[in-house]
Amino acid sequence: MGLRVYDTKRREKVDFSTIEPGKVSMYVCGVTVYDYCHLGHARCYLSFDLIHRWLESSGYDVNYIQNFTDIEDKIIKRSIEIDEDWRALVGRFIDAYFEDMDALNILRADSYPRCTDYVEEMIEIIEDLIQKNHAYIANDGVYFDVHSAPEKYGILTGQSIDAVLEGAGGRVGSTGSGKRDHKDFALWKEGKEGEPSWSSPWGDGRPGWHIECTAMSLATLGDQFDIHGGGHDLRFPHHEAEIFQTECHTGKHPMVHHWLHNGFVNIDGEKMSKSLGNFWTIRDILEKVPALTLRMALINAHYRSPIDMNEQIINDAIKNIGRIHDTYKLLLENLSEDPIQLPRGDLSSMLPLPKSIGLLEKIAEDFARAMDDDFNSREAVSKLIAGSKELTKVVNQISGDDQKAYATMGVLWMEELAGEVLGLLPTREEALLKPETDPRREAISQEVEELLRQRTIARDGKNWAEADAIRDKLSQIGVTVTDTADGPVWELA
RNA sequence: GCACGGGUGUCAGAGCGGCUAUGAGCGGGACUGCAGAUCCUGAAACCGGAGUUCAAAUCUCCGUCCGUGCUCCA
Repeated sequence: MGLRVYDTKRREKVDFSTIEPGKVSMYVCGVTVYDYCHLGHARCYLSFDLIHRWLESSGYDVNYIQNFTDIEDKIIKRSIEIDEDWRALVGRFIDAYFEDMDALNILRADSYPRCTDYVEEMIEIIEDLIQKNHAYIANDGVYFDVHSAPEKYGILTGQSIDAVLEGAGGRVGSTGSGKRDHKDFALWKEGKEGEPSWSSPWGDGRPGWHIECTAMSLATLGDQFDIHGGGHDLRFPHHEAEIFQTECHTGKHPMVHHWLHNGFVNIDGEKMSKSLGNFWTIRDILEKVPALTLRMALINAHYRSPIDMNEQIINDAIKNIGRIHDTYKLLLENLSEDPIQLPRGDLSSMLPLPKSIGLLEKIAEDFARAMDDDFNSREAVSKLIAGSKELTKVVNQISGDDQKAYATMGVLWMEELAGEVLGLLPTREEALLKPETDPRREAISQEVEELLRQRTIARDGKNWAEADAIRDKLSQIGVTVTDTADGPVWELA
C-alpha cells in the first residue's frame, strides 16, 4: 500500500500521486517576518518537515518551496512602532526564523522566495486578471471580483458564496474600501504617504496579501503542482483566494493536486494566537526545553490534530526522547572502537540474531505503514519506541562480536527511522559526548569526585546512612548520582 | 447562524468494521544496601440514544458537548 494523504479539498484520504513520476513539487506558505516565530509556526513547519522527510525517504525527488512574506501591513506598522527600517526589520526576523527552525532540526526547503522580489510578476498577473474581467480597478486599489468565478468559492471550506453574507454578522458592509462586495479581496493596494511602495499601472502601491503566493508558486513551480500546505487557518480566505487568482489567470485546473493543512497549537484548550496574547515564542521555550524534546512533543500527535500544549506533553516528551537517546547511546558505545567511523547505510548486512532482526524489520514495516497513512508520526513514534526497547533489551543480553554486530545494525536502524525520518537524533558525536565537557560540570568536578570517593568508602563498609547522607548533600548542589556496575555516575540536574 | 474537525482508560494520544496501540501515572515482580536506570508483568477506555451487520470505538441517523474558520493570523 502506498502513501495516502488527507486532502482538505476532497475532505478524505486519497492516494498520493504526482504530476511527474518520482518528483514532488511542494509549496508551503511561510511566515510574515515582523516578529519571532511562536510555537504554532514551529508546529506548522515541523509538520511539513516531516512530510518533506518522508517523501524523500520514500524515494521522491522533492522540490520544496517556502516563501517569506516581507511586505505587509504588520511589517509596516511594526517598523514605524520601533522606528526601524522595514528592510532591516525583515532581515532580522528572517535570520531569527532560520535560527529557530535549525534548532528544531527542520531541514531547509529548496528555496525561500521573498515576495518583494516578485512584484513585477504580481503586476503582470493582476493586469491579466483585469483584462479577463476577474478583477476591477477601484478608487483605492485593484480587487478580485469573486462573482466572476463563483464556482471557485468555498472550494476548501465548503462555504457557498451566498452563505457567507448571512453569517458574517455585523462586520459585513463596514469595509470602507472600494470593494464592490465584501467578499472581494485586494490584489493591489494604493500606497500611503511614507510607506514602502512600488509603481504600477494603477499608481504607486503594494501588493495584496494573497497575490504573492500566486506569483511565487507560478514562478517557482508552474501552473500546477503537487502539494500546497499551510496552517489550518489559511484555508480561508488565503488559499481560496490563491485558487481564484491562479486558476483564473492560467486557465488551468486544479492548480494544486493535494491541499494539506496542519492543526493548531492550543494553550489551555484555546487557540494560541497573537491576538489572544497567549503565545509562546520558540526561543522562550527553548530556554527551558531542549530542542529535540520540543520536537518530540510536537511530533507526538498527528499533524492535523490540535495539540494542547501543557506540562504533561513536555514531560512525556522528555521521557520518550530520553529513552530513544539512551538506546542510541548504548548502541553506539557497544559497537566498535571508533563509532564515528561507522559507515552509514544498509542495515541488513550483519545478522547475528535472526529473531530480533526479524522483529525489528517488522517494526520498521509498521513504521513505514504509519507514515504512509497520512504521515501518522504519532503511530510511527510508538513503533520507534517498541524498536528501541527491543534493541536495549537484546544488546544487553549478548556480548562479544555478536553484540558489536547487533549494535551496528541497531545504530543504523535507529539512524534511519529516528534520525532521517523523524529528525529526533543528535549527531553521533553529541550522543556520545561525555558529560565532563560541560563547563558547569568542570567547575564542581573536584568537589563531587571527592564526595563520591567518601561515599564509595562508606558503601564498601556498608555504612548506608553515611552513604545516603553524602548523596543527599550532592543532590543539594544539583548533582544526581546513579550507581552502575562500573561504579557511580553523576550528572547535573 | 453557516462550514469544517473532534469527543477513546487517571492524563496524553493512535486505531476508524472482527485482532495487545503506545507513552506517562498507578499496582505487582526481577535486579540493586536503598534510590535511579533497565527488564518482566497487572489493572484500566471507547459522550448519550437508535439503526445497519454474524460482528461497531470503528459505518448511518438523532441528540449533546468542545474546538476552529466565516476578520490579520501557521
